[in-house]
Amino acid sequence: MLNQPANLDLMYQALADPTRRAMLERLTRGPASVSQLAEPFAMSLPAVVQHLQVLEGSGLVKTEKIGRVRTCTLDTTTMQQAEQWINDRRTAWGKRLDRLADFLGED
Amino acid sequence: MLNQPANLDLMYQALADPTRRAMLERLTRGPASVSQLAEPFAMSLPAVVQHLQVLEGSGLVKTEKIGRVRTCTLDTTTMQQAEQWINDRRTAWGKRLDRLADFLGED
DNA sequence: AAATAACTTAAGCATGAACTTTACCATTGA
DNA sequence: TCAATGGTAAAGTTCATGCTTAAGTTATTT
Repeated sequence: MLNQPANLDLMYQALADPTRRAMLERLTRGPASVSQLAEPFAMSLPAVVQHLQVLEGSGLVKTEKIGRVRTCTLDTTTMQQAEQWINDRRTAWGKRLDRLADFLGED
Repeated sequence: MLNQPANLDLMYQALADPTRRAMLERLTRGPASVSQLAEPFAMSLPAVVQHLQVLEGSGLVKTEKIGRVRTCTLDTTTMQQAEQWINDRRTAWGKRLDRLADFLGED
């Protein structure tokens, strides 16, 4: 039920790279193999796989290897945790501003 | 109206460090000076200021120096952008799963 | 005016991140 | 069976990150 702070590190770290965000974006349109994921990028396959490992390590992506092909899919429950953390802080600060506004008697 | 991808890099990068998230958390309880922000951490002041610069560079925090004291506050509009990006991807994938469920005739 | 408080600047260092190339397995299809 | 496909492993390079210490620079206070 609690946030695992270590996981938040990994999640936001994973989201900080534009290549990885593009890979996530691709996966919102459905599962993909490693080569399919790699195709849009001007980068070696091992580099793409390293990004993929970061995404998997953060829990944002799940993969499964069948035969010689590894298939990648989004894990939205982890995304939701990252989103939730921001939302909690943002709204906590929002409420504080509301209380301040009340105190100042604005409307 | 569009996402600035460069800013997302900086935002998520800023959120990836536990010290910086703790600083944000502190700021949800109201503005703070640099020394006040630094107080909970077993770290030199310059180190804290460097974290602060990352937060400011990402737009998550605004600061203003008055006299010799610099006061820091949250900027929630930027937080909302980070949150929005995740939400968009997560729900896009969610809808895809829904369509798949429809196709499979589940209920 | 001198001391202190609140930062700021600069430099250096150790670690990690984002690639690369090369070589190496496993499947699978001809 | 043997070549091609899809991915994995290892090692090296370069640049960024997260600190440190030491030495300023401005406000305030006394």
